[in-house]
Amino acid sequence: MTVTLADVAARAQVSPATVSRVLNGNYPVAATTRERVLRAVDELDYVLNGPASALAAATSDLVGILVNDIADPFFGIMAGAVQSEIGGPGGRAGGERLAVVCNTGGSPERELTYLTLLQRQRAAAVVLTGGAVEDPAHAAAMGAKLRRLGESGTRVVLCGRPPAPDTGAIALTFDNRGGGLRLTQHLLALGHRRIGYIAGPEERTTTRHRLEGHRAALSAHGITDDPHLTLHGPYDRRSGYDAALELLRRDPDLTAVVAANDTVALGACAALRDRGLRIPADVSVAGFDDLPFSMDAVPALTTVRLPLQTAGARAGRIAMGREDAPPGGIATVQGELMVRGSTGVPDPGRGGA
Amino acid sequence: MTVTLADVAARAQVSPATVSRVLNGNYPVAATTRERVLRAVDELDYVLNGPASALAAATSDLVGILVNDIADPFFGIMAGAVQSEIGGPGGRAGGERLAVVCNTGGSPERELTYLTLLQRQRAAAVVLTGGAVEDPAHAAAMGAKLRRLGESGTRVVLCGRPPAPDTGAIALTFDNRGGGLRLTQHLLALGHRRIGYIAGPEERTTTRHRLEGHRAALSAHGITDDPHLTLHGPYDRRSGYDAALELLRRDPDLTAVVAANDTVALGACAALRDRGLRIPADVSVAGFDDLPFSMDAVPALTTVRLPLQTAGARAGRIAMGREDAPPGGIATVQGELMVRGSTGVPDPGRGGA
DNA sequence: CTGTTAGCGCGTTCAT
DNA sequence: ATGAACGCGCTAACAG
Repeated sequence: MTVTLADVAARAQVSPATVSRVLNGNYPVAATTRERVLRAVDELDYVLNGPASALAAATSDLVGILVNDIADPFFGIMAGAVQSEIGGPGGRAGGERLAVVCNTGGSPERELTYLTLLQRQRAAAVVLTGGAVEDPAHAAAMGAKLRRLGESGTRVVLCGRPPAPDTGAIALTFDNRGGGLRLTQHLLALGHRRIGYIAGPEERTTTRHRLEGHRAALSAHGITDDPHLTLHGPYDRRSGYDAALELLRRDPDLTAVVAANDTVALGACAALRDRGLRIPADVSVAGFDDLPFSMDAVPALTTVRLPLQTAGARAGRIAMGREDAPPGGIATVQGELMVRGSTGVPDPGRGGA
Repeated sequence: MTVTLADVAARAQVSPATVSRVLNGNYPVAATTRERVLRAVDELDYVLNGPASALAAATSDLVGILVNDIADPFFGIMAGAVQSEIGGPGGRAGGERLAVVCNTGGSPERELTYLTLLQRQRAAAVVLTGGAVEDPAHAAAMGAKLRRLGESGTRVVLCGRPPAPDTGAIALTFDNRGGGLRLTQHLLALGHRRIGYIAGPEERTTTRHRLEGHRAALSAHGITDDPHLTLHGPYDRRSGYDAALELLRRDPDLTAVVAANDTVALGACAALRDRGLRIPADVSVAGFDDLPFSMDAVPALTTVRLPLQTAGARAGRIAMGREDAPPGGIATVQGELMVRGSTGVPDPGRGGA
C-alpha cells in the first residue's frame, strides 16, 4: 500500500542503505547513483516515514513551542519568530523542522502534560514562552521535567520567562520589573499621584515583576501604594474594562491607569470613554508590550515595547544550536518606554475636589 | 539509559504487551494488574516513545494546522480553536494530541512542503486555514497532495478556504463574497458613491471573493467600478496606510474606504487621521473579519464578523471524526455585518467641489 | 484477561 | 562507494 524505502531501493537497483544515505545526505554517494535514487523517489512519490526515521535515529525533527494563548498576538509573534529560525540545515532529511505549538491556556497541568508529550515525541528542542506560574510545587515539577528533557538531548530555551535554576535551560528574560518601573516613573514625572493599577493574574511572574516595578517607582517618589488601587485579572480586554470601572468607583479622582498589558489597557480605555472621560485630559492610560494595534489606538497608547520578534528569533537560533547561549545561560532583554498620546499632564481640576 | 516499555514490564512482572494495553487503554486489563503497571511507570518515570509507537501503529497523535501567519490573530484564533478540540478520547496513549502549527507565510511552496512533512509524520489529521493561492499549477499540486493525504488515512479539513474538489477534503468555507456584498450595500445605502477599495494580495481566493462582492453591490446599484479606486497589497497595517493615501491622491473626493480586513482598515484610519480627515464625518471606513481589537478602535470599526472561533472548533471536531462532515463535504459559513461608528452618512460638502 | 511472536520502516554499524 | 544484517521501542495479531 504505502511505498517504503525498500521499494525505492528496488526500483533504483541499490540497497536500502544507499537510499537512506542519499536522503539524509550524510554520507558520500556517487553522483550517478544519487540521480537514480532521486528519480525513483520521484517516480514512486515516496515520502519518508518520520516515526520510523525518528525511532532508528533516536531523535526527531519536532520543535515544541509552549504558549499561553496562541490567539494573543503577544504569543503569536514570538511563536512565529521561533518558527522562522528552526528550519535550515542540520535536521534530518533536508533540514526541515516542524514547530509544535502547544496552547497551555496558562494552566500548570497542561504545561506539564505538553512537556511530557514533547518528551514522548523526542522533540529536538523546546521553547517555553511567557511568564511562569509561581506555585512552588509546580515550579519543582517543571524543574524536574526540564532537567529530564535536557538530559535526554532536548535543548530547552525559555523566552520571556524567568530562569529555571539547575535545569540547564537557557533563559532570555524580559525585564518586566524595569519596564514597569520606567512606565510609572514617566507618569510620576508628568505629575500623576493617584494611579490605578490593573494587574495580570495572580501568581504569575510577569504580573509580579511588572507590579514590583510600579511599586518601586511609587515608593522612590515617597508615595505609599494604596492596595485598593491595584486590581488583578486575566490578560484580556474585559478584565481591563471591568477593572477600570471598579477603580473609578474606588477613587473617582484617579488621574492615571496603568494596565498589565496593551489588551487590558484598551479595555480600560473603552470603559473610561463610556464613562465620558477623555484620554489623557481626564485620565492617562498606559499599557505594556507594544503590540501592533497599540500604535493605532486613539489616542496611541503609551506602553513598554518588548522586542518579541527579536527575542523569539534568538530563542529559536539558540534552540537549534545556531547561536551561542548567553554567558551563564541567562540574558535579560530590556523593554523600551514608548511615550505616546494616551498619557499626559493631569488635569489640575481633578484630584482636588 | 532511557527506560523502555520492557523495563516497566519487568518491574511490574508482566509482559510488554500488557503494559502497552494499560497505557493505551484499548483492551481490558485486570484492575490490580493495571495498578501495578501504573506504579512501575511512575517509579521508573517512564515516558512512552512516540515515534516507536507511531511506527508500530501506523498512525500518530499529531494534527497539522496550516496558517498563513501565526502572529495574525485571524489565524491565531482559528488555530487555538482547532487545538482546543483535538484532545480527548480516541487518540493513542491517553487521548492527548499535539497540534503542529505550520506558518506558510502565504507561500505556495512552503504550503506544499509542510504538507509533505505532515505526511511524513503520518499526521492523524490536517486543517488548512485561510484563503488559497489561485495559481492553477499550485492548485493541481495541492489537490494531488491532499488526495494522497486522505488516501493514507489523514483526515483533511479546510477551514475558511474554498473546497478542493475530488480530494476528499471537507470544507468549511467563509462566504467572503456575501460579506463583501453586504458591506458595500451598507455603504451605498448610507449614500456613498465614491468608494475606494483596498484589496488583499492578488491571486488569493479571499481577496477575489471579497472584491467580487464589492463589485456586485456596486453594479447592482448601477455604479461602474472605477479600477483606479482598487488597490492591492498585503494584509497588514502598512498596506492600508499607504493605500489610503494613494486613494486620496487618485480621488480627493472619496467618501468611503473599504479595506481587505480589519488590520488594513486600521492602517487606513491612521492615514486618514494623519491627513486631517475625520472618520466618519469626512470619510467612512470599513474592515472585514471583526478581530477583537476592531471593537476598540476609535471610532469602532464597521466590519463583517467571521465566526473564526466557532468555525475552527468545528473544523477540529470534524478532523477528529467527532462531528459529521456537512452534506456534500462542504459547508458555507456566513459572515455578519457589524455596523459601528466608522461608517456614516457622507458629507454633502464632499464629492461635489 | 494475559503472554508470545512478529514485524512496523529506517539508520547504522560492519564488511566488502 | 556500496551492500548485508541488526536493532531502535512498540503494537497487533494469535494463542492460551
